[in-house]
Amino acid sequence: MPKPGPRLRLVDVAERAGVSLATASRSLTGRDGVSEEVASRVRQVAAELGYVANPYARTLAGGASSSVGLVVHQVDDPYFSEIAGGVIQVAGEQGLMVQICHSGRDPHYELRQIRHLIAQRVGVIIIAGSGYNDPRIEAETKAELTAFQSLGGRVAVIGRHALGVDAVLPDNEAGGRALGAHLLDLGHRRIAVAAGTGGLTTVTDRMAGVLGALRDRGLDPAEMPVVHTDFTRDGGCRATERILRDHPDTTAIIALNDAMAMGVLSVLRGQKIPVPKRMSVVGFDDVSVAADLAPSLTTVRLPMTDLGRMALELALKPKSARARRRPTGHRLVVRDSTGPAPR
Amino acid sequence: MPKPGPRLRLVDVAERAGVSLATASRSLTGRDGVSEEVASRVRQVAAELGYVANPYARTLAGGASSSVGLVVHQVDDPYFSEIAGGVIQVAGEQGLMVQICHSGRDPHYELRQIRHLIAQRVGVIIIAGSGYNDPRIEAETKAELTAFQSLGGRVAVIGRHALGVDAVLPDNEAGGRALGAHLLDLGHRRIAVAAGTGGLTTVTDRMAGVLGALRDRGLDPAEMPVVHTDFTRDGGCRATERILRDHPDTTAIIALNDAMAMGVLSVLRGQKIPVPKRMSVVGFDDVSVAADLAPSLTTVRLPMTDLGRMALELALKPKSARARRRPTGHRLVVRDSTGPAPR
DNA sequence: TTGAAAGCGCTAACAA
DNA sequence: TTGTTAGCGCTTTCAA
Repeated sequence: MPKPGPRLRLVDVAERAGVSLATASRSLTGRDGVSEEVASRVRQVAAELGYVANPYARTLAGGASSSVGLVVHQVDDPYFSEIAGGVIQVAGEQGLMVQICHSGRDPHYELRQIRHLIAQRVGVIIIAGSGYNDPRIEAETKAELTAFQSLGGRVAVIGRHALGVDAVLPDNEAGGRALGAHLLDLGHRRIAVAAGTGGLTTVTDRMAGVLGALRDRGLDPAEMPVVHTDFTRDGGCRATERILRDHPDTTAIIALNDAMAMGVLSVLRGQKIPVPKRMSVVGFDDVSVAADLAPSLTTVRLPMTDLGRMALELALKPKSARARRRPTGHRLVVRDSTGPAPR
Repeated sequence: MPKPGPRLRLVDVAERAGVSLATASRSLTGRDGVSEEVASRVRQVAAELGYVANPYARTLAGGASSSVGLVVHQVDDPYFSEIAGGVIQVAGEQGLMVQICHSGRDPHYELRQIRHLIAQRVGVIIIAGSGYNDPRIEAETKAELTAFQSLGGRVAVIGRHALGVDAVLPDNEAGGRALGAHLLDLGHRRIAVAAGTGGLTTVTDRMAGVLGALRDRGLDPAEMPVVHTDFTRDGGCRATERILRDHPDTTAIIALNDAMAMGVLSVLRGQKIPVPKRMSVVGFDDVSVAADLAPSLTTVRLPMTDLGRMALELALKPKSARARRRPTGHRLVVRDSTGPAPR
């Protein structure tokens, strides 16, 4: 890897403005102890020269780290790319850089990435995406983040609750409940669930909502088939095949995210099973393509871009004594993939 | 923003290993001048202690910058998120961090982002996304990148040819030609184009291919309606409305990317115009949802993830005397959105 | 092959 | 309000 070249330094600016290094530094960092008159002259000179501080020197000297580490399961999954978009927007407004990395839905790999970000001395860490139902790994992650925070780092997470840090919490349970209620209202009684991997808390939470909806109507949740596969389009395909094979009389499939729902629709299309005439399908998230699928997908809308924005905004606020929680709303969006139960 | 906290330093490792700072540094950076015996002992100790070098200190001291700057138009556009996925994959394999930023399809803003990345002392810059048909801004960008390279920085671009740097070049023109030929083969003669903003070279190149296909058959390109709108889903909607209004006898619409094609399909669906029975539609890129649209989209497949991978791999190679060019193939993927011209 | 010491460009005590 | 100066943790001459 290349070396950085010689560039404009703060001394150059200071000299040109006829002040000391310290005064120049104070002027540009907006610290007080400088007369506004001098400060603005320095800023002026810096701007003219096109000076930009060397972040490495600045950080090393004990200044602020100006980068944000963002951990997503996979950036080319629309759910995460929309969140990333929100984070990058806010970062851009604040002049911060965003360092992005993948966790690949592997808790150990995720922990490694987090450690790497900390070693890289980012100032803020945002973790997007489901937590894991494994208390040991969550505890390890929590310990790492706590240590990071105690050294002055800031953390916010999206959709995880077990980490003891500021969190933006999409309403997974209520969303699941809304989905279940919607199908029950349409008269469906033989509903199957294409669920993601059992190890993900998002799956658990959404599932809890669905089960709650059944209980609300006095139905027995135990009778509902739940198929656990990957929390991806491909997982949706495989789950659907299993559902069609083992429970051929199913009239509605709940996919616990839109990616899975796309897999569900794809298999149904392949098997020429009409949606929603013979089978209703719902998803969760409302990624931007959900409206363009055929049939367009009934789903629960989560404001992903805002989730990303809120998370970074939360992390950038002065630290509070205890972890803040920002619940986010959800909205059932009824489209063409759901209809009355057949017969 | 927080300060970095006290952490393990190289001196600690050196002390623990019973060597000097210099030797420890040499051992860990793999530089020679150390006996293999000592070096491996130092590495061992570092590993035990979980030591990770402070990148700020390392870079400041004239070492290598280990981060990659990635500029995309918009990360929540599937085309770019897939490219980003590829870049992040390779970066992960090499232990590099990826700093991502948006250009928002604005050449001036893009240039600002590039300058910011350079100021941040990234070692590598990858620019994804169309160039601009404005020679002045391209020249400015080129100058900036050239200066960056002459200071040891590495650059690679995806889908831009005017920058004089290593480039991965998707076959836009041949892809456009394939699309045109496909529709002509199906008997379409009244074809309209939903093109992106005229200022983008990608639009120009794909358009050139389409026009070439017409000329190949001895048809007059001048007769084909071309509507320029934003290179997005929304632009596709607006273009379609204009096409339907001004050229109601059109039998096929070529959208110059899949995002626009999704807008096209959406408007046609809204107006109950059957696809492909009454109107054929094609896109370009083959983003992963293209196969899940209804009808599934005929398009030109570009290997986006590979584009991202190749770009970073190219940038990481030792610099060559002149700019390298890696053309990438394309493949027409015929799905359900195209059919014979009506009557 | 190893070590001592001089910076890299900046911030933050401390002094004036 | 301003300036002087001592580091931040590392790499890299230069000497040994």
